[in-house]
Amino acid sequence: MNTFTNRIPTNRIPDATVRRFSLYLRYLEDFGRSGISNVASGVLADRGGTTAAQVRKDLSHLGSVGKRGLGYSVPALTRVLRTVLGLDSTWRVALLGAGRIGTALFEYEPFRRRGFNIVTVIDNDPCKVGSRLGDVRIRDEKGLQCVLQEDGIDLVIVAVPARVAQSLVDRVVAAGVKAVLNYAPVQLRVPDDVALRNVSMLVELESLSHALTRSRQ
Amino acid sequence: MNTFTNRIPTNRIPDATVRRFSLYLRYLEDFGRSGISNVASGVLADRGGTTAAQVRKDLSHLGSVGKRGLGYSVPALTRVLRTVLGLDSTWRVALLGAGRIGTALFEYEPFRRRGFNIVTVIDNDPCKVGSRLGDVRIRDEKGLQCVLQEDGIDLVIVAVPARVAQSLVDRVVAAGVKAVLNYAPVQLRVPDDVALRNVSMLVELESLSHALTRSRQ
DNA sequence: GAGTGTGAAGCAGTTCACAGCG
DNA sequence: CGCTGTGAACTGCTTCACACTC
Repeated sequence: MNTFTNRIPTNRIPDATVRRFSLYLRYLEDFGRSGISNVASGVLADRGGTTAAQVRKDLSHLGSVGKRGLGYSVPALTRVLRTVLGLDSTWRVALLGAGRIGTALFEYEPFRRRGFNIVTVIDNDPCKVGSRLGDVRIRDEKGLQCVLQEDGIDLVIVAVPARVAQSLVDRVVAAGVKAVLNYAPVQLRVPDDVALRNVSMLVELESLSHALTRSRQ
Repeated sequence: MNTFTNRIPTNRIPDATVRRFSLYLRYLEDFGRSGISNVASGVLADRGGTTAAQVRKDLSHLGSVGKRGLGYSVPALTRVLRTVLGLDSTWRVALLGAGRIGTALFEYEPFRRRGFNIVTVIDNDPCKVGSRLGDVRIRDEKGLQCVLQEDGIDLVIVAVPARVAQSLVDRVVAAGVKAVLNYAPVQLRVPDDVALRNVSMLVELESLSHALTRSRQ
């Protein structure tokens, strides 16, 4: 009988906490590889640039998953975090846009290692259609909705120019896809029941540039 | 207790606000190109997926920059945001790591267009050293500190494997660089006076996967 | 009238501090 | 004794509501 069979709570977990879960999982996998079997909140905190109290509060969302006086079991916590993050199964991912960013994302190994399999690639450049990215044939955007449904796509990564992104994502939503990761430099709009993350490479860089400017004067 | 300090207005701008400034600036530039000369908070809010009150509160950090009954002057606000974000001058950027991510970042046009010029590229793969990325010669990591100083680097982008990232960034800090954008999958540690943003491509994807899992049950 | 600027209220995430358990 | 789990205090961002101004 597993000690960590506690309910995985139905309560909503704060977004900031979920993001830290990703980091904790990464560290736990490292610890696991090093043969470390227990880890205290302070150790995870040091590694993740946060505080021990923060780690404990975060993990308390998972129920009582640690042992007082001992810390957290590395394999058990790894398992719980993988489950909560939805990494127990694999996800079928479509990549829209096989340009520079799209290609780099396609080739990014950690995605695949985590179970995000890019099984569909769409690009409307006639020179690219028909050629291959890895072992996936690039298709054009005709019949996008049918393709997404036939391929059983769970999640779409948008890496197309800004001006075409919204109309494309509307069709993605119409096809019933419930998760979109957007790298195009626009804030996409989707219905409430679709999860969306807008990633902007410029925002981070510009916030650094702001910080540099502040400290200069 | 010093009463004088209480009266100094804290001109620190919240991080969340600075990040939205980047987005507002992008929209303002679009509006400018469309020949729109005034824009109300509600219009910016619609475009950015936020609320009118949020936009006004954000912009109030810049002083009184709008006109009641009219909105904000597109060219004037564009100018102010560019200044606050430190985009009036150009920045000299070094890229550490010329792998897939590094190359994609190097070739990402918007960086250059915003004044982030990658003038130095470092990679320790002997096959790459000496070859070119665009018009920049790839150098090895020997004498990194001197190179960063000679090239007058303001900001470093880290795109190397996780295991070498921290030791490399320690040398970057020692060279006096005050801003680091990290794409390596570790949380880097730097002194308080160095601005750091850790960007993790997996965190976004995993938070989507969490959302998918939530909504499934 | 239309739309900004801003105190005040509300809310969410973080930190504290300590009781409780192994 | 060490370290978790957690209410309570705190901090800081967001939303509200309305006085104010063009």
